[in-house]
Amino acid sequence: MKNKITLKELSKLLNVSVSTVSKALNDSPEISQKTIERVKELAALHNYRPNPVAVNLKSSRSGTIGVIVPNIANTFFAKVLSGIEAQAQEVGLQVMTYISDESYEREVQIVEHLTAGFVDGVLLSIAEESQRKRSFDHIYSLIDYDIPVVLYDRINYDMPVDKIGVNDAESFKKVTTKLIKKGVKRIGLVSTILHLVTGKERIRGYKEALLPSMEEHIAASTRRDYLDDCIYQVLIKEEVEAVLCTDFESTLRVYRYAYEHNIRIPQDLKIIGFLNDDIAPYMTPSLSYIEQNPQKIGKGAMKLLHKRLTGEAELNKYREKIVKTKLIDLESTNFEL
Amino acid sequence: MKNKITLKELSKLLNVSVSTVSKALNDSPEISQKTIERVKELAALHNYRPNPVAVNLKSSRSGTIGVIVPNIANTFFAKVLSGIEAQAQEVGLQVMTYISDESYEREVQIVEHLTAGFVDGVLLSIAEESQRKRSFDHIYSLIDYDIPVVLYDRINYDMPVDKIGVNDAESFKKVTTKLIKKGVKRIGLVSTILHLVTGKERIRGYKEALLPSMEEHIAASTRRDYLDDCIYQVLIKEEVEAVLCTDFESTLRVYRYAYEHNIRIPQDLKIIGFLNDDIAPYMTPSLSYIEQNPQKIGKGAMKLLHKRLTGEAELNKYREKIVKTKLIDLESTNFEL
DNA sequence: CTGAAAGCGCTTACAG
DNA sequence: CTGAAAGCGCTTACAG
Repeated sequence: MKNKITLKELSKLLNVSVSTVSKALNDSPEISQKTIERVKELAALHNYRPNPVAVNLKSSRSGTIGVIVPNIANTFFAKVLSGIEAQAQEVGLQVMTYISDESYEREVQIVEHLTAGFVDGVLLSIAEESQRKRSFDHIYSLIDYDIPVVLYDRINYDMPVDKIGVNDAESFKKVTTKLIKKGVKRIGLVSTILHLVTGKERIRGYKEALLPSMEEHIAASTRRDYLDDCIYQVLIKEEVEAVLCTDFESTLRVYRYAYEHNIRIPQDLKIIGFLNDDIAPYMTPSLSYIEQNPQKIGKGAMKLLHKRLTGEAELNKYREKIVKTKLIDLESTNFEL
Repeated sequence: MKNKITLKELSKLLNVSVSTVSKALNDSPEISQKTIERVKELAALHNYRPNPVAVNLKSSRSGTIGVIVPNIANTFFAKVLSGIEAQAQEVGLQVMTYISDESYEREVQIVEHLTAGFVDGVLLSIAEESQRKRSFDHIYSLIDYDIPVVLYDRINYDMPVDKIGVNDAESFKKVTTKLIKKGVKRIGLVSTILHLVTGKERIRGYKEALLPSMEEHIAASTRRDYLDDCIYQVLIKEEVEAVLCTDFESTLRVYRYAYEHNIRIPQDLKIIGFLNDDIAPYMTPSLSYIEQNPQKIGKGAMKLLHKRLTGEAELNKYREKIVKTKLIDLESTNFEL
């Protein structure tokens, strides 16, 4: 039952004024070396640490940033968060976590709350529903309140804020091209995130890579039951030889489908997904995937925000950082064979 | 570029004192209805919200709780966090997230930091390394500082704090018994978390359920390469007919092993795992699993802490809540056939 | 080199 | 019913 000691109490014990103690602890040149030592010694003895709330009130900063995560059960976002936390830790900032659960309404609530002054800056990945509705007014309200915002992963390109994402289009373009070079003629794509920027971009990359002679084979839906029909159409009717999956769910659906219909991977069907290294290598067969480096995205986002907060970043000029992906070739394609 | 309006500014505009404004906004009975209305109207007009930092300083509370997560990339913990966040939201508390990455040193750092007064209470799941070392002094230091602690999932039973977990032992005991009743003779267990309380408890449950005539078949290791040898021993040499997996990794390892060695699931080998509903049903074949309800654990943990903070909880008497698990029977056992 | 005073934005006992 | 004053725990310009 230690009682936290305050500056005032320290000053009494030392028979000096509160101001002297405060300055001494902050190594002010105004204070004699002797006093500084005396003060610091006693402070250490009592394990004094300034009350962060009081410090914040003076500085009119909260020392805290808010992170809005659309869906924390998605390992990608969990890892981004861990990158953010690690980097925040490095620069001495606290992280408050808010989960929008992909809901527009919840996202609005959170933003509304944040504008009351809980945080100095916000890291945001836009909820699915907000993207579908194209409702972004609440995000602009953060900007109105002069709260720096960094968008991560799900980026709205028009907003006057810093952004960090992945080269979605390019990575799907590359991998499609690779399949074509390997002689694959009918390449399909499956997606459950067609309304997200990231999904759209990935689809765009795929389309751009297809040769004029090739047809698009796209199975895309957010509805589970309907998606299976689409998959049937693409895998069975249109007989694709390879399929790109834009996300976790579509990958698992395709695997299931192949399993249930005795489609052999990779002999009958090659699969490439956007997944994380903690699942893809363990699937049966192991999945070839595009690695996104979520930790790096998190760290990068935090770095961008920190530069804003410290004033290092140029005003009215916003950075757009891209974290490069990498194709990991495993059993579901087996290119190297 | 809105400037946040303060009480003082409001009071000037209204030609009343700061105290009157404050009281009016808080519906003090000291203030006349007329004034209250006048004040509230202007406050609403200017979208006034009290500076949370200032309020905290007065109340000497931070309105914030700290959550320490051992590994956020583990969906279980991610979902626990989402339950915590949802419940905190409900009672108007902020959540600061810290990730220990299973490291003792990091956990000590975090706790040290938290004792400076950033939070009113702490939700903690103990890092793997701390458990292995049995080093818990840092946790007791939170208690010394009068910061209420609630342990979740990974529980140290001796500590004088509230706890919430899962009926680990019982659930493995039950499922083992069920296998025995179905006529399975040789039942094995695979684990990569034998040094965690949760792992130990699950193993205990398994052992307790085995009949005197039955042998234990345990493959347990944290080392990947070595684990495969153990799995070989149990699956091939000792020819178990069913295997319980205590965690995500061991489940995936066993699936991989079966896949690589043409062991058919469930015909040759039945598998039951501790996993989440976002993966187990999509595996090929789908995995029978013990559902832990992580959201509920998170909410429960937050509720316990909230009761401490509000003083509803009895002093020196600590609750130990258990969230019940449920066996979900899918293709990897196919009991119902 | 040290200290008294003001102030960050609130709340609340007390006086009128 | 309203307001002046003190105070939460700090920091910092200013005086001495």
